[in-house]
Amino acid sequence: MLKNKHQLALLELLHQSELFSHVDDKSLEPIINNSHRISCGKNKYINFESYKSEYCHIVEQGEVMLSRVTNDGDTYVIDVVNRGCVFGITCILEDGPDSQMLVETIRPTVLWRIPLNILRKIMAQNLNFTENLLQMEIRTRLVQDVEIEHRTVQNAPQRIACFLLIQCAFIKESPVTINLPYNKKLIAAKLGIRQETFSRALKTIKKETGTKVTGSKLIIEDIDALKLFVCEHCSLNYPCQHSLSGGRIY
Amino acid sequence: MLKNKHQLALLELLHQSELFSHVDDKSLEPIINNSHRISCGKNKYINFESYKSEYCHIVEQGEVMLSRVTNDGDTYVIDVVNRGCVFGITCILEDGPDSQMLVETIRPTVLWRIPLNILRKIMAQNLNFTENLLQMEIRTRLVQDVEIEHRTVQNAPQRIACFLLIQCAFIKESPVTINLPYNKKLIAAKLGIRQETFSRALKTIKKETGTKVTGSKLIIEDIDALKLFVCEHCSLNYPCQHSLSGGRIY
DNA sequence: CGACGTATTGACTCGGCTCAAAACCTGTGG
DNA sequence: CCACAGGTTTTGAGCCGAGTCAATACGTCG
Repeated sequence: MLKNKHQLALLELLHQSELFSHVDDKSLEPIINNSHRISCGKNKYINFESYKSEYCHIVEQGEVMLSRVTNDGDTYVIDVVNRGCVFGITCILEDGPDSQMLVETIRPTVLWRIPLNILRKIMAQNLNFTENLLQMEIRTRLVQDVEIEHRTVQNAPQRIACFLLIQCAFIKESPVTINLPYNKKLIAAKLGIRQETFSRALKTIKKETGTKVTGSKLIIEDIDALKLFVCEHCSLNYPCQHSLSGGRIY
Repeated sequence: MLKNKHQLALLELLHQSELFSHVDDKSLEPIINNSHRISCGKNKYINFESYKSEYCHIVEQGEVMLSRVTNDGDTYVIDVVNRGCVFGITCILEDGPDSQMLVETIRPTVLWRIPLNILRKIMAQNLNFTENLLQMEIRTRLVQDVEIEHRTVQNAPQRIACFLLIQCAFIKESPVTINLPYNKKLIAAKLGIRQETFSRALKTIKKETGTKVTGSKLIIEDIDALKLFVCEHCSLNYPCQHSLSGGRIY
C-alpha cells in the first residue's frame, strides 16, 4: 500500500507512542488508512461539539490543553499534552461514559482523528493491545490519585516545586537549567492556582531553595533543597516514576 | 466440588459484584479455591506492610477506608468502600506501579484476599473480563477527574451538598430522608475538609436549602434547591450517572 | 450515672483569591 | 532604531474561606 508523507509520519508516530508501540504494522494499517489529519493554529478548539464521540485523537506535534467546563463557566485544566499523547479514548468501549473534555490547542498543532471502531477491532484481535491500554489507564488513574493527594496536602509553593522536579526528570546533579514548557498562567491553571499566587509562590521557592528565575528559564542550584522542600509532603519517593513517565491517556 | 458456607457466600458475592458478574462459574472456581477469607473488627489495618502486592481484595461485608499517607504523616482519604468493592487490583499487570494504599476497616468487616495470578489467568482466557476491568478502570478514572474538578472549583458547602445528592441517588421527589453512611469526621476527610468546617458548612446548607439535620439523619425538604445549590458548579448534569453507579476499583 | 468518643461552637490566623495598577516582553511598523 | 500596542507577569492592598486550637455540648454504651 502506497503511503504519502503524512501517513508515513503517522506510522512513525504510532511506532513511537506508548499505546501503539507493540501493535504490528499490519494491524496499524487500518488506522493509517482511516484516520483524518488535522492541522491548525493556536487557540483552536477541537471536537468541542461532540460529546459522545466515535473518535479519539493522537497528537503528532504541537501542544494541546485538555480541560473541563462547569455549567456556570468555571474551568479546570486536566492536563497539557504533546506529541504521542492520546485523548478521547475514554469511550472506546460502547455504553461507557464519555469524558466531556474541552480540547484547545495552545500552539500550532498537528493531530490525527482515529475512529474508535478501528481500535475496537484491534482490541478484539490483540490481547496485548488491550492489556497495554489497561496498563496506561491504570497508570493515568494513579497519577490522578497523586494529583488529588497533592491538592489536599500541599500548598502552592510545594505544588510548583513538584512540577519543577518533574520538569527536570531524572537528572541528579545540580545545577539544572530548565525552561518552563508553556506560559505561567497555564502552568498555574494546571496546578489549580491563580497566576498571581503562582508568581508569589515562585518567589518563595527562590528564597527557600536558592533557585534562580529569569523569565521562563530556571536554574535549580540545589536539587536536593527542592526535594527536601516538597517530597516529604508526598506519599511517593523521588524520582516518582509513574508521575514522570509519559504515556497518560484521556 | 463441595463448598462450605463461606465459599458459597463468596460465590454469591462474585456473582453480584460488577467486576466478576459476567465471568462463568467454571472460571470463578479457582478464585473460590485459592482466596483467603479475612474477618476482623473495626479499626484494623489490612495488608499494610506489603506494597508490591500479589493479592487484591474484595469486600464481602463491612466498610473499609482507603487512604494514602505522605512521608511526613499527612493522610488523604481516597474512598470509603463496602460490599462488592475490589481494591488492590492496580497491580494486576506485572511491572505496573503499585498504589501504596493504607487500608483500614471502619467497622467489623469480612473480606477476601484473591491472588492476582488467578485473575491474570482469567484475563488471558476471557476478553470479556479484561474489557470489563478496563471499563471499570476508565469509570473510576472519570470519577476521580470529577473529584479533582470539584476540589478546584467548589467550596466546602457545595462539596457536601454534592455528597448528599449522591447519597439520595436517583430519588426525584422531595422530601427525602437519608442517613449519613458513616461518621462526619470521615465524610469530611473523604471530601478533603476538616470536621469543624464540615459542621459549619452543613449549617450553611441548612440555611440555604431548607434541609433539616438531626444527628446523622437528614431530611432534604427540597431536592431542587440542593441541585440549584451545587450542580451549576459542576461539569456534569444531575443525575450524574458515573458518579453514582458503584463499581469503582482501586 | 459517669466516661469516652463524636460533634459543635468560638476566637483567631493565614493562605490563596480578587481587583487594580504597574512593570516587563515581544513583535510590528514607521 | 525607536515608539507603540498587546499580551504576559509582577506587585500591592484588602478580603474571605478554611484551618487551628481550645472549650463546650451531645450521645451512647458500659
